[in-house]
Amino acid sequence: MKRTHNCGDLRIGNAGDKVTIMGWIQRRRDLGGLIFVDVRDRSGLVQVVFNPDEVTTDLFTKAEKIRSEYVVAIEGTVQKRLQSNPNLATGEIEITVDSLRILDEAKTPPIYIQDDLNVNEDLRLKYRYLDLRRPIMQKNLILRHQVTMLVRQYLDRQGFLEIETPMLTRSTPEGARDYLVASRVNPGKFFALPQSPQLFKQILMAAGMEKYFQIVRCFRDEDLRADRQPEFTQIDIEMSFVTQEDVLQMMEEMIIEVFKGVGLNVEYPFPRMTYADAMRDYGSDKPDIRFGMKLVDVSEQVKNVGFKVFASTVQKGGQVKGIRAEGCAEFSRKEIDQLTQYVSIYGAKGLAWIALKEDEIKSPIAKFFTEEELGAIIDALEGKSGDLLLFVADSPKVVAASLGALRLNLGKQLGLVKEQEYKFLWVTEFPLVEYDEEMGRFVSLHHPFTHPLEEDINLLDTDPGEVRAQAYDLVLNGVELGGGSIRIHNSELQKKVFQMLSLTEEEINDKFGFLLEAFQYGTPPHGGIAYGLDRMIMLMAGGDTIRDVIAFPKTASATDLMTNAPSPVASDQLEELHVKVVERA
RNA sequence: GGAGUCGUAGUGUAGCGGUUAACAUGUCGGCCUGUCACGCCGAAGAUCGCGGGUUCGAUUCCCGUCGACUCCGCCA
Repeated sequence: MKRTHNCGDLRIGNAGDKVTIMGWIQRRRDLGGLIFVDVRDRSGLVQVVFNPDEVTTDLFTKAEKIRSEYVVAIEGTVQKRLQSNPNLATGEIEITVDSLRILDEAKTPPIYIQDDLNVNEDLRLKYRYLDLRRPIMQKNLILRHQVTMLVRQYLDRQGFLEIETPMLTRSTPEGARDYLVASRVNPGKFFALPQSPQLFKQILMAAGMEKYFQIVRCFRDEDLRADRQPEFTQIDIEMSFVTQEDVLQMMEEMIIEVFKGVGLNVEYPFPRMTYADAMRDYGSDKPDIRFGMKLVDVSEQVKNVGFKVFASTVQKGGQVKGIRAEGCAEFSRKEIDQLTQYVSIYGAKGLAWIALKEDEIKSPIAKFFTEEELGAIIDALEGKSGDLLLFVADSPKVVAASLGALRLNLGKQLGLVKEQEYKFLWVTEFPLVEYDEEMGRFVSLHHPFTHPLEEDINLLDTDPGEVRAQAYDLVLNGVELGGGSIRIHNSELQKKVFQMLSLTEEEINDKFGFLLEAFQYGTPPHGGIAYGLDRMIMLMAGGDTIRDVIAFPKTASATDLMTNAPSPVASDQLEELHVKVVERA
């Protein structure tokens, strides 16, 4: 028996055709004297009918034994149905059976194979092979395949080479925690799984490959989120002899082509926003620009008011910002309490509010302001009757985090974000470094090879925190889709940046010596970008978690419920690796 | 590391200080020749996550623990 057709491809035009299909039993409808079964394969469903007037008794008896998820091969003839089913692509036809072969029987599955599945995710992960039989999951993985194909086609056309880099590599300082692999041959030494192929792709530029890409797994041993897995996939790209503008142009073209290629409508050219503007207006370096509700700084207006919380915050170098929730003046006390609760997660000590009701202004803080002062604040936020104004007074960091999050929360709650709308944004001019209180030194925002903006290079010695970088992120609907930079290719400048990061000569040589040495032999100016493929597919699929676009993802506690990884290993395995497990009290 | 939500037949839920632990669906059996989430009748199916405490009595209240999820920290 040889498969001739996919179930979901059969149409009325196939009527009369002799076909052989193979697939899983989706459902059996046994009417006693007549049996229907739906057969499913990757392409879809088709109805098969066992009619005793047309099939032998043996065959009919066999059909009675069929159960859900049995794997079958069916040879038969396509015929027009008596009544068609408009809900099914193949709904106009059915197959009458000449022969049935049960290729494999199946236990009753613990989860249903259907799209509108309401089941705990741990079961789905344990029985991932069943979960992946669901059409929606197959669709997600097909989409993923299509996207990687489109990316490869685009980059190939532009002259890029797909080059593999090592999975067993060396631990790098800063950045995320590494996954380590013990070396059997080299006692006491460890490989690290790559957090990204960053150094290798730059070396490939030094090596004259000019245009490199890779669709590559990366590993970071940090806590998980709905959009963060310990292993994830990057579309990693690097090119030589380019400026930031060259990179942005080409990458924008690629993204548009890929999104269009899978049938998604994209608005372009992508708008651009500096990091400073993004933080100022949205409290985020990855603003969701599908709606407004920008943060408004009222520090000027409140620096001398009688309301101590506001005035003293500003006087101590903090700031007061507000957002305008349109038409929310009638929020109940309970609703506002919930918002207060929400911003507290981000460190805000309180949430001040002014409700502009039709006939009155309601606010627990209004009494601390003169009418003029109150008017100035309301004007600053362009408050209108019916609005609710919400304020946080704190350090710029806390204000940005809490109000930025509150904005997103309200935007969602008020239905301001349209699903299936794709709004890209380039965020540019990131700071090169930021001061880390804990470490007592500056640390790279992107990575230590990021090139400063030319006009800011003179600030490297005097005011490192103010130096902007030739670094950029691509943001889609408030999600960081990718980021990159133009790299330093001059050893003098690189040394200077390392010094600014307070890295000692020894550390530099130990960690990056090979890169710096490579750069001494003639390195082209170069730069690139890396996209988070999982997030891209998640957004394309309209999902909430990258787990649904990864075939075998891990749980929030970084385990695999199907294989039960990680697991203990035999003591002789550890011994061979010169590793000893220490019980911690 | 921290905060929160959840955990009850295979699955999804309900429930309550004392119940025969309920409903739906699935499963199994019977009936059924045009169904398509087929229908009808019947049956089986529960260590109420685990451990401890309070109580005459705990699935229910409390504490701990384990697991799943969400978020903060973390993620150059």
